[in-house]
Amino acid sequence: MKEASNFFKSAFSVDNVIFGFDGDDLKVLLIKRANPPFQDSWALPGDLVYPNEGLETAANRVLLELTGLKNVYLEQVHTFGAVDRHPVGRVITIAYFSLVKISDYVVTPSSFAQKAKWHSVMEAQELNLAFDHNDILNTCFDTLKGKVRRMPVGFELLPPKFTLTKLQHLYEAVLRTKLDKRNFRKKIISMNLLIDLDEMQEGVPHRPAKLYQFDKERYRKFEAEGFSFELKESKPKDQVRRIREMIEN
Amino acid sequence: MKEASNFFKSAFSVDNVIFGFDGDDLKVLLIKRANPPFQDSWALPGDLVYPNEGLETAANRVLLELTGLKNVYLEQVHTFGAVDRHPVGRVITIAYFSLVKISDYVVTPSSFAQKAKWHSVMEAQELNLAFDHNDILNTCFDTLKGKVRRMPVGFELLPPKFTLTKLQHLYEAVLRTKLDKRNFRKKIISMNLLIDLDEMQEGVPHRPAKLYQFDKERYRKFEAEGFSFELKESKPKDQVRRIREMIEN
DNA sequence: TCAAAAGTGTTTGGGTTACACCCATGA
DNA sequence: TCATGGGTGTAACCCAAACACTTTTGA
Repeated sequence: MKEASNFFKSAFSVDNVIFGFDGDDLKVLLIKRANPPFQDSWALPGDLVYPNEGLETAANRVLLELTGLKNVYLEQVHTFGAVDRHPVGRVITIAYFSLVKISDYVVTPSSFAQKAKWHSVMEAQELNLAFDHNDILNTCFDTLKGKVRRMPVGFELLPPKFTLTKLQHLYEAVLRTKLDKRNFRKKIISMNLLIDLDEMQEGVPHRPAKLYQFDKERYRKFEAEGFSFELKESKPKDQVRRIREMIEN
Repeated sequence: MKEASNFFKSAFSVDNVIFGFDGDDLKVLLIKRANPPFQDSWALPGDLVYPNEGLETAANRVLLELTGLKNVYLEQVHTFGAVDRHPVGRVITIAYFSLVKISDYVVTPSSFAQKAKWHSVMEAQELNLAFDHNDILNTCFDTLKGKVRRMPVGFELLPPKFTLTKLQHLYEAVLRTKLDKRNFRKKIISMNLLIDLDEMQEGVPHRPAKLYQFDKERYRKFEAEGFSFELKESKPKDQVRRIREMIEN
C-alpha cells in the first residue's frame, strides 16, 4: 500500500503566466494547443519538469523557448494539485508569473509549434482556458496586483525609457483603477527611483513628455535596508466612509 | 528521451510549518526523525501525497495525524523542488503553514512514532533541520510576518478569550519588534473586530485585564467589502530618516 | 506596602486626497 | 487654431508616532 513505487507515478509541470504591457493594456501570452487534451484551446505556456531540472529552471526554459527571452522577472506563485486537474494522470503544476517588456518579444521560435498570442488579461479571463488555467491566471493576476502595490516591479513591463504617463497607465491597468495624475507623480518622484534622462519624446502629436529610466542601483540600496514602497490603493474616501457606516450598523 | 515514463518517476510531498503561541513566544512544532535519511534530526512534519489525494487534503491529514486537530488555519506558501533536495529521489515538496491554538494540542497520537516538540521559532531557526527544512521554515515565517500585518490571522493562535496584552505580545513575537501599548490598543480597538466580553481575568497577581473575543462575523463582512487591515511595521521615525539620508548621499 | 501589569489622551508631523488650469507640439 | 496629452501647487484631513502616570489586584 504505502510502497514507494505507488508514489513515484506522478509528474509535475510548470505553467507560466507571462505578463506584458503594450502601453495601454495589460496582456498575457497564451498558446493555442496543437494536441489533445484540450486541442485548440488557449492555454498558458508550460511543460513537464525534467527529472533533473530545478523548478525555476524549468520555468525559465519555457519562457526562453517561447519568447527567446532570458533574465526576465520570474516568481513562483502557487502550486495547483487537484487530483483530476490533468486528464492523463496525476500531474501537479507549479505556477510562475513573469514580467516581460513586450517590445523585446519578437516572434515565436519554431520549437513551439503552437501559435502564441498576446491577449488582454481582461479578455483572457473570459476565455475557457485549458485545464485549470483560468484559476492559475486569476491567482497570478491577483498576486501581481498585490506585488505591484508594494514593490516597484512595474518597471519590468516597460521599455527602458518611458514617460510618467505610461507608468501611470501601467499601474491603472494592473490595479484596474483610475489614479490622480498629480498625486501619482508626486508619489513616484518622491520615491527617488527614477532617473530623469533629460530627453523628450519625439514625433508625438502633442507636447512631448520627459523620458525617465528606472534606477535599479538605488532600488537595490533601498531594498537592502528593508524599505517598503506602498502604493496605496487610492480608495476614494467616501467609499471608505460608506463601508464603515455599513459595518457600524 | 522525452517519453512520459521518464517523467512519472518523481513524487511530491507536503511539509507543514505548524505555528503556535504560548502567550510569550512564537513556536513551531517539529518532529524528531526516527528513520533515515536524517535520522534523529529535527524536521518539519510532512508526508508524501497519496496518488489520489489533493495537496491541501494531504496537508490537513499530516496536521490531523500529528495534532488531532481539524479545521485549522492552513495556507500554501511555496514549493521547493531543488533536484537534490531529497537523497532518495526526486521529491518536490509543497510547503504549508498552519496556525493552531497551542492549548488545543494535547498529545502526539501514536501514528506518528516520532517525538514531536514545540520549539521557539527563534531556536528552531538555529537548528540544523533535515532536508531543506530550514529554508522552508524561514520562508513560512516570513510569509506569516507579512500576513499578520495585513490580515487579522493572529487570532488563530490565541485561545478564544484573550487580553489585549496577550494579543500585543503575539504581534511582537511574530513581527519581532516592540509595539507601543497605547497606539496598539487604539489601532486594534478602532478595527472593530473585538467583542468585549465584560469578563475579567481571575487569579492573576496584578490588576486583572478585560477579556476579548475575535468577532469573526464582522470580519467576514469587512473582508467581503475588500477592506484591508494594515498593521504598520512601526519602524521608528529616526530609523526611517537615517535610511533616507543614507540613500540621498 | 510593594510588585506587576492594566489602562488611558494629547500633541505633532508627514503623507494622502481632492481639485483646475496653462503649456507645447503636430496636424 | 485645434486637438491631444504634458505638466504643475495648495489646502484640508487623517493617521501614525511619541510619550508618562494612575489604577487594581495578590502576595
